[in-house]
Amino acid sequence: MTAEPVGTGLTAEDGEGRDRPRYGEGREALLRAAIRVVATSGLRNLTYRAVAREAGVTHGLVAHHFGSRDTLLEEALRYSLQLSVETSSLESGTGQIDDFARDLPEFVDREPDVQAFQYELILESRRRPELRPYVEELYDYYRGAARRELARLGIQDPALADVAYAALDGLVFQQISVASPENTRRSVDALRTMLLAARDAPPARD
Amino acid sequence: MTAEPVGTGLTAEDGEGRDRPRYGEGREALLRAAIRVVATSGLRNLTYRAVAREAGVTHGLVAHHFGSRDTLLEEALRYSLQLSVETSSLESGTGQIDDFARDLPEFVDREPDVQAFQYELILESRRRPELRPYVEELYDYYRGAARRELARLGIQDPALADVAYAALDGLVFQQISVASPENTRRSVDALRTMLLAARDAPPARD
DNA sequence: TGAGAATCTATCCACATGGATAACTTGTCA
DNA sequence: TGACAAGTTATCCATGTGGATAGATTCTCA
Repeated sequence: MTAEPVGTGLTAEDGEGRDRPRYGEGREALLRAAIRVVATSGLRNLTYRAVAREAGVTHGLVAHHFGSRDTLLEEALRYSLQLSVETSSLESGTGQIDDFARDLPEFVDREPDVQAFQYELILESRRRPELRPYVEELYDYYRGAARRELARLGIQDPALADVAYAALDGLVFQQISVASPENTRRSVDALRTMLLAARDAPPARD
Repeated sequence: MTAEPVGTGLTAEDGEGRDRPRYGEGREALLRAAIRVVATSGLRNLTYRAVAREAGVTHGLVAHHFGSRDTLLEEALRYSLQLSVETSSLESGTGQIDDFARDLPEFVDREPDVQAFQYELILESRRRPELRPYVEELYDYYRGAARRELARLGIQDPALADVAYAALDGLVFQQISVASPENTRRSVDALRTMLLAARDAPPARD
């Protein structure tokens, strides 16, 4: 009866005004709701009322759990960081070049909210110093994942891995805003070509 | 006397509460102020009052020139697009690989506001369809500039140019949030290496 | 069972906001 | 010069906001 298939609540399911979470689940519901609200309506519309509505609770609960809008945002960023690490979308671990970032276009297409939320918060961290440690942690994690994944392909140079990650970062940003998954796929193909060429190239030229 | 050295008003000069622009200059002052306010305080704080204060006028003038906050944002995006095209920071035109994106780190370091503003508005365009045409125009311009610049280096494949641009996009985003210009410089170096390797590589391998 | 703690709701308030309106100032040009 | 238009300011208002407070519900565990 009350057994709906429970996920992160961050995939497409777009109906608004969730049904009320069970006693004790309000806090996490609010964190997930905050990510959704920021992704779909922007930081400007991350209000006590909007996030409470999205979570299916009353807005007093936000104040109770987080005390302030700022703290909610900080906690939501930490939560999204945790989600990213669990998902680990950059590490296939197979050691096959064709698997590098293979599922990225589809992943971003299916779940753009967490990505959009993180981009929003990275920009926000420019003016909110207390967010910076989490943003740095986020980038360290992604960059590390890219380095490990590429090392398995015989690409040891961390500078190359950093560029590859920057390219993926840019591609994902473009995909959530204007570009198609197909476009991302094509570019990731080209990126693999470049990486292989750089790996196998003689030291220098030209 | 009233002859201050006039620039775009978008470089470091951070004092707030500009002195009142001359009669007839209010509109453009507001556009420049909007970019500065969004870059330094976020879309959330782009209010009639904040942008008017930054421009040195009263907030009624915003309503008079733009009618609504949404229109102001749209016009400011168009204005920033025009600034980007005039600056043309991606095309050195020299045909020397070492000049590719050579000044980018320093440029972004010196004038991060326009970049930050554009990233903010690209994200905003996800939920404001009327902004999309301008965002697409912006991306078309940047991508085209990268293609032309790389074609001069003998890299004709547009897919490679698109990846290169995505990498720059990601690097600039990282620089305005957490990374140093020096980090960008290192990565741009590595990007050039990859591009040359791809240009000179035999068709395929592995 | 029942009392204290945690979670949650209902309600209130001072304040900033977007926008409208009317008045005033500066420029234009016949 | 002077009258009309464009630019600009001053002021007002209804609405949504962040947050505080008080009370109700649900859980925990001795």
